[in-house]
Amino acid sequence: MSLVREQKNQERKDNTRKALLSAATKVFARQGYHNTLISDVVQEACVGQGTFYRNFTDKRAIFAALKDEFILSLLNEFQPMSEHLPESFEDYREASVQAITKLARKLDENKDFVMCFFKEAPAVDKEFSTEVALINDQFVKLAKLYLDHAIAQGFARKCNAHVVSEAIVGMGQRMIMQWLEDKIKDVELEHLVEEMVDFGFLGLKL
Amino acid sequence: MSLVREQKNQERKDNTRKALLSAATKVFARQGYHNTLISDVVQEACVGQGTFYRNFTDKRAIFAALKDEFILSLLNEFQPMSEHLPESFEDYREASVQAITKLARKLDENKDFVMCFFKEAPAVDKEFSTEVALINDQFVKLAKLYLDHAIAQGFARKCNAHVVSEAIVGMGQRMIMQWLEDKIKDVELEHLVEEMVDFGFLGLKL
Amino acid sequence: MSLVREQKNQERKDNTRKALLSAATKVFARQGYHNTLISDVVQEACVGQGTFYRNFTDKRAIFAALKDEFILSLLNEFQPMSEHLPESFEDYREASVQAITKLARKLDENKDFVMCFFKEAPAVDKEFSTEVALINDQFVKLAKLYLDHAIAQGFARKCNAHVVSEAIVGMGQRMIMQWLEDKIKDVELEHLVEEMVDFGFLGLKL
Amino acid sequence: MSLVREQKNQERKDNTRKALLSAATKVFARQGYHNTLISDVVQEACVGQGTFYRNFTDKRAIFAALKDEFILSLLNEFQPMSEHLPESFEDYREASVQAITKLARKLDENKDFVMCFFKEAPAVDKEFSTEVALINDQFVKLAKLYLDHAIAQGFARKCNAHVVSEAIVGMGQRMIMQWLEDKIKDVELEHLVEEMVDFGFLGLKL
DNA sequence: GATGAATGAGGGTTCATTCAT
DNA sequence: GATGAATGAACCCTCATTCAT
Repeated sequence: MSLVREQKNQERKDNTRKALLSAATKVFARQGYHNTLISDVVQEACVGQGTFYRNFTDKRAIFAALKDEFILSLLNEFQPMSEHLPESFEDYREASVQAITKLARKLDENKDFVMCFFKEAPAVDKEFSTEVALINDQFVKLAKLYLDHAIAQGFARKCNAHVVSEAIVGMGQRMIMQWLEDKIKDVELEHLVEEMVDFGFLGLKL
Repeated sequence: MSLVREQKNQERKDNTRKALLSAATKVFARQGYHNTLISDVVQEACVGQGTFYRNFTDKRAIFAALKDEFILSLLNEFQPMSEHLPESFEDYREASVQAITKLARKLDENKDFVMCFFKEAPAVDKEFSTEVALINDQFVKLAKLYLDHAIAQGFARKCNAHVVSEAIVGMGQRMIMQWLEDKIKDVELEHLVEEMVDFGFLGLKL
Repeated sequence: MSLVREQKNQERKDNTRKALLSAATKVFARQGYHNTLISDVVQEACVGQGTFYRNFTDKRAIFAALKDEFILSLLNEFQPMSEHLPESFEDYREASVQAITKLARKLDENKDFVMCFFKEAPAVDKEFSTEVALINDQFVKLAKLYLDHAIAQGFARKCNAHVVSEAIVGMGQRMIMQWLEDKIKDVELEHLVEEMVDFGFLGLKL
Repeated sequence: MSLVREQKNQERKDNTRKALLSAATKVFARQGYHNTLISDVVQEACVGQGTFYRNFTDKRAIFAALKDEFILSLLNEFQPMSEHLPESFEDYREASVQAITKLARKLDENKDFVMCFFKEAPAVDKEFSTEVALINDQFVKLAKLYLDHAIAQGFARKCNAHVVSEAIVGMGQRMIMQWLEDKIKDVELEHLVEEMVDFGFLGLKL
């Protein structure tokens, strides 16, 4: 077969796959993973039922594909952060604000999928559940890297860095989720993050 | 029918119901809500398939019953806390440690169900999802009550109490979950909670 | 549960199973194995679709059950034959006529299933194919037992007993099948078998 | 279009058709008719899915084409036999050995298809089933022609020629099948056929 | 009230067939 | 003419729910 032909075919196939992925995102967000039928997805994608099975083995597979795509883009963005460590308390605070704000904005881009994913993924099966935990662990690791450095450099209070990192991630996670769900109104993201970071850096002490 | 007879019948029925609830807890914990069949539950409870439907309308209903039972016992324990507010920074810190430790221990009693519940409930349906949010909001409210009081009394730093309360609950939630899942090893619960509370009260500042 | 109750239940279940087996026989005979849907069988049996799956895992399983039943009854009848060996040429001839006639009559009882079975079984899968071969081999074995004995006793021509036994079974098989299919008209079974046995004993020689 | 062009096209089409037929033979032999998908055939033939439908209407059609080809070549070879009838008992015996050996060798050439065909064809549908019967009937007819002649000429025992011809074909059929399946080891085809023919001519009588 | 066999609607999946390229 | 992606009818199978005992 001609190369051009082959290329066109591949393109058509890719488009179909993309249509399915995008449709699935929409439907999962609307109805939740467990309440979504394959027929809902293909209807949304305007393709035949069989077309779904040419591209994915089952519902779990398309959810996994969306997850992989999401995780990849997330790690791409936050992996590099570990390269530049802050050099002072102010730096540290600023970097924290930046990172959390960036993360929130990033998640906001895929808001629908993100919210669906964190709600549904733990309930899909053990494997998925684990994977969600791993993502969080990545962020705990990153937080701990910064914190260890800050303690070593002497501009952060000595503490159990692991425990505190877990706490930081828990704080951030709930904050962002509440914000994504519009539960925290009347507050700009920037301000919200600053409040939170201030709490983390200063505590409740006078 | 004689009263004695009627009483015996009622008793038998209650026992069946309890057997089903306890079986459901076990099976939900083992397999997750969505991956559990009615037939799994009745098998575990050693009763007939039809017996399930004499006691609950469907799977959702038995999960809801478990949830109600759980929430009730939780609120019973933590509702009264709002009656005694701390009078000093030290009091506040101590009360926080006590409350979080107590909560962790309480949740640990029903560990299996608790972990299953927080994983699965958000994925069951909108209503359940909301109810999980409400529980958390109860704790946010409680945290805010204390915090508002502390700020008003002048022994806590002025801050956006709502935002900080959310952060506190996020911290606590992740901490306890990690502990329940045995992800945090080598640290006694008391110590763990103290580390976390210290972080909350002192921040990272030197 | 009471024993009586348990017994009644079992009886009901057995009846359902029997209804399915009998329906399957009818439908397989009418439409052939490969052209039969589960829905055809349950319709013929007047039971729900799900009932089929409570009793058999799939179409192959019910065909296998019919086969097992059939083979069992067949072997029960012909196994004992190996105990009384003929003592003379006449005995041998007479026993052969008896055995083949009996076999034909036996197969005629389940005519529909038998014809379907020998047509379809080899095409179901390797395992079934093998099993059909094994049945034939049983008869080859029996024929050889008689023949070996007759040669040893000196009232049959010396020959390659294995090859000849195969030939005998081939002969008998086609004969009976043609008769079951009413392809051989105007000839009584007894006469038919005698003609065939004469051929086997006397050959074509003058 | 030029004639040359047209010819080339026709040639290409023929090659494709041949490739499909040969692929189908292979796949049918390997997996059986019912267990073969169109996609298996086109994959084996290394052509596109649509190409199959330009050459055959469906799976049955390609199986029928193979069958027609096979039957044609078979009849071509055995039709002429009816022209030279044996003139003596010895001739008759010799001709029988020759014919059966030749048939076995012929079938051995297409061993895979032959075995598949006789196993699967009866299970395809009524029409196919009938056609298999017809082939056998051809051989019965041929056998009867010879036998009638031999009886008329007085060098064969008087018998029911139809019944005996059926018996002969049954014998031969099983024999050849067993041989093709390598179930009869340690015996040369020639010897095997001679044993069988001896049995047919001499019987078991001393 | 308890039972568990029976039910059948509903969803998953396959694969022969079509058709735009 | 050849291609292979797309199609959807058709069938399999599960499992929540019913109901006769």
